[in-house]
Amino acid sequence: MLPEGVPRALGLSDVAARAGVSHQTVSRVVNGHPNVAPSTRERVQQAIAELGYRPNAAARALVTGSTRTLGLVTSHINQYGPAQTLLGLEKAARAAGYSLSVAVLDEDSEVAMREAVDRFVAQSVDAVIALSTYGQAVEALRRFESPVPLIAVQVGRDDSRPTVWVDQEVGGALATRHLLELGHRTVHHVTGPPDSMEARGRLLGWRAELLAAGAPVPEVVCGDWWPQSGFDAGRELAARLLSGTGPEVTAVFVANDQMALGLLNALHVAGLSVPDDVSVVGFDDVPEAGYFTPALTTVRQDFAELGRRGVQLVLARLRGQAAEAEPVLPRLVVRSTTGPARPRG
Amino acid sequence: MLPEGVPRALGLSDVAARAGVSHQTVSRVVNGHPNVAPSTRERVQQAIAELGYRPNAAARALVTGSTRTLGLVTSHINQYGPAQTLLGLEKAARAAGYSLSVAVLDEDSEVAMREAVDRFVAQSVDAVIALSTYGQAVEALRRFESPVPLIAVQVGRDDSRPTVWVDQEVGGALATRHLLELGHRTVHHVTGPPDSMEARGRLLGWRAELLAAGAPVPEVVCGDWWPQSGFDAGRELAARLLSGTGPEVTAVFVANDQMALGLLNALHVAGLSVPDDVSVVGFDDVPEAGYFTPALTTVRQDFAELGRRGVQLVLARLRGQAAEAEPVLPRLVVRSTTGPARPRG
DNA sequence: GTGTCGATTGTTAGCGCTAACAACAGGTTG
DNA sequence: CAACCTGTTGTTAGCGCTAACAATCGACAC
Repeated sequence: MLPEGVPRALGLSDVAARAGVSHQTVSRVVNGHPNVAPSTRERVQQAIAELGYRPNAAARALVTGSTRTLGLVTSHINQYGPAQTLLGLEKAARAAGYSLSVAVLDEDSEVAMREAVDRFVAQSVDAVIALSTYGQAVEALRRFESPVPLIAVQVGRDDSRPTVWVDQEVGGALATRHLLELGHRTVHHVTGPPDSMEARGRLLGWRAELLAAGAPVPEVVCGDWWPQSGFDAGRELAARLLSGTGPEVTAVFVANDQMALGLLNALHVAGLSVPDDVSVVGFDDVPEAGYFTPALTTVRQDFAELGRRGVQLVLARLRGQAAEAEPVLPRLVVRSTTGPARPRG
Repeated sequence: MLPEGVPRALGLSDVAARAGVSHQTVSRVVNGHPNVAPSTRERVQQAIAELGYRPNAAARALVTGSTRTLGLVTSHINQYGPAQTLLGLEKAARAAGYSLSVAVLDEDSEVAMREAVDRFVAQSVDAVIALSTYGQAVEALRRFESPVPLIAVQVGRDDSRPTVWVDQEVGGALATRHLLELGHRTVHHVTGPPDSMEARGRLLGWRAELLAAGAPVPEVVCGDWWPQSGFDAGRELAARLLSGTGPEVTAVFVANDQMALGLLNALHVAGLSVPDDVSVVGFDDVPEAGYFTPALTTVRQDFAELGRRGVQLVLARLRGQAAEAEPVLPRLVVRSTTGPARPRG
């Protein structure tokens, strides 16, 4: 599209010469300043169009100190939740005229987190958004002194730093209450990895709800988000059920959908029927969830909304406003893996 | 960590003053130029460390014309393949000292693609990597005249533009041959969406292999990557099998793992056993694939490698080398959904 | 001792842009 | 008619950095 051969970038002054004005007037037009005579403005705009002028972001950044770029620090971007949140963030950022630079943590350590933030600072991003929910990286955030605004997405509430988060406890409670209301005496729980903030939140919500209902709190089975661990958990719970150890296993709340998939398979292999013998609730509502057999009842997290709110919070922060972030609330999606409690024949 | 209150950025001259040299000498140290006396270098480095100096990327970009940033245009980043490739790209870019800016296409149209590239050009990225495999966006790439190097990842071979791609045809052939070698008379195929380049490649490989083996080429069933379409395809194929229409259905090559999941469920519901009645091969090798019941035989794509090669190609291009890209070869991963053909009782 | 070379350092001039101020119209107002 | 606006434009300076060139110094050869 551009003239071949000499694709040299042209500047304000080229446009100025063409339009017969000073470079500053062109700058004013480009930035939409008032106090430019309509006729002049038009002439300049035409020159811009004819020349195909594009302002140089680096020069602008140098003088304004703002790159209109947001840095996103993340890990596990290959998982559904973070990927979906990235989508929401990028879209919202773009809508606000910002672009998104991404750094992926090699490991969830404080050092890695610090390096990533440092790199962004050197890049002069306007703000850094941290999307990570694991172990030390989260801890690091709390202590971080950053020369640019640093906001966290998707960790638990944190009073030391602006935060956007999905209320995992509400989600855990939602799943648990749903099962209790169906008449189950108690609800078993397959957790996520212990260093995940989300896993902890869901666990807390589950336990609180059981306690509130006066239901026994069974021992949890630990998973790691992956289907295999869900499968293992399913075998474990099936064994408990068939042997009659501990509270009766008629309802299971699994901390994410992938593990629920594994668990479903394990129950099937064990000859147990869902939801007739055991009811199952997952978490996330991944796109596949509705197509599991049976279709999975789960708790939906609105990741896109999370991304949107994250950008909102950043922008407010950049404008100097002290925006308070409401948590995003998860929502129960009832499908076919949950049903009324039935005494086992 | 930085001094509170006045987090003003400090520059080359601050360091220069502290070390008792000129700003240029500091610049030389920072950029690792030779011809700096060891003692001076050390003094400067100490000053840098003490002051916590960080070079200003914008100023550097202004004068060098390079931002050391790569732009990634993509869509469907919430799917496993693209997300995984993003991971590989980011890591390789970072290792080479580049950072990655991401733009997500709202739709796979030429206009959207052009806008995204334009935004990157305005941002003065050093190069743009297009990671998209759908319809018009791909077509757009072929015709694109861009003022910065533009390379494509994960579309088919394209002689008009540097390209990194997984050889989908080889993958399709691999899956098909595996099934034929197990003694199946022919192999049925569930495709991806018709506007996907990958889907087309897999289809081509499948057909070529059947023709080469002199096997009948059954009518394909169209899917759209999602599990539901795999489920529908499974029902369709089960019906064909049970009614005896067309070539015998004993082996199915499904164009991705998610659809294979749906198909597996449908076959199960229809009372068919995998692999005894029907063998199934997927594509991608998503992390869950090994935990399906039965564990899915599939074709693995090395997305991380794809990302790495993408960056390699870009860097070669930026150095003015005309690097030729070998395709990344997919690999068959045999698990439990495939077995020898057995005449149905 | 003088010339020459190389290694080291400093000086200068921008990169393309915006902010601050200066300049100058034309229309007020007293 | 001078003083004073207000709207429009141009001029100047400088953001922080690197590249090109200039300057300095000691070493070495003749």
